[in-house]
Amino acid sequence: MDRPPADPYQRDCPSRQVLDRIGDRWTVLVVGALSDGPLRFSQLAARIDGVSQKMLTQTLRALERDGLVTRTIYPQVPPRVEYELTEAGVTLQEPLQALENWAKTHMPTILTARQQYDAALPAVNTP
Amino acid sequence: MDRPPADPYQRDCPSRQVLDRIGDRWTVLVVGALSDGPLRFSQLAARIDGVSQKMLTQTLRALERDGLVTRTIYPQVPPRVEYELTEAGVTLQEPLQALENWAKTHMPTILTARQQYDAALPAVNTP
DNA sequence: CGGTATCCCGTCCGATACTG
DNA sequence: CAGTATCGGACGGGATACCG
Repeated sequence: MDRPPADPYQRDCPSRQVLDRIGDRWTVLVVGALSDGPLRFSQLAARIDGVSQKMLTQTLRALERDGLVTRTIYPQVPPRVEYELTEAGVTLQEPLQALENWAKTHMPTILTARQQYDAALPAVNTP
Repeated sequence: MDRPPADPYQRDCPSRQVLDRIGDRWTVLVVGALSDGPLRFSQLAARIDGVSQKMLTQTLRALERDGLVTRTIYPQVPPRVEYELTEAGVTLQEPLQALENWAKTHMPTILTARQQYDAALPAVNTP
């Protein structure tokens, strides 16, 4: 194989860019929300609590650009736009699901660890 | 079970915080770098290309706070500090590995999709 | 060696207003 | 309904300097 090794530990490795995409807050949630089937823009917005219209649009555009989501416009009045995971998007959904499950499973442990860590700190800001 | 459902789609769900931690650029890489065994601070810095001292410290502190990494100081001159994944940290390493593999596998496809998407755009900034 | 403290700039992102 | 455009505050994160 003559392709350069995909080593994310190197600054300029393209897989860094991929990880950066995953890195943003909303990508994981959007992909998760679409895992049950296509949804309209407004349905996504309703399902994902706290996302702004701007961020939802931005995230969806990025996913579309990466070929992970398709955007279908139904020429009606009022317009209807549906988003759906592509084949590649579905494959992403699997590792993300694993991550989400890990988060759900270990969340209590982590929260406890945080409290202990914070409790052991010198009491700053307590005059 | 009387614990509230861990639904990341709700704004105030604690698992959002967990996903946010994963979300930062360096956590994934640090955990990956530690998967082969404990490393010193300088070794981590050398291994992860592009990370600043500040960010490495910050990431390690966050991981330590969450109980995913232990920090061991060997009282010597000059000092030596080693970081190692905890049991919980090792369990995280697994889903992250899956994500990293996904990134490596689908990176070429994504890069191609991006080029096509960008090429299809109206030529902005070309007066 | 392994940090902490400070400065400072870029970007993220929410709020708001407007359009097809 | 599903966006785009613009503004502005918050914050991430790099560079630098200094400490135990």
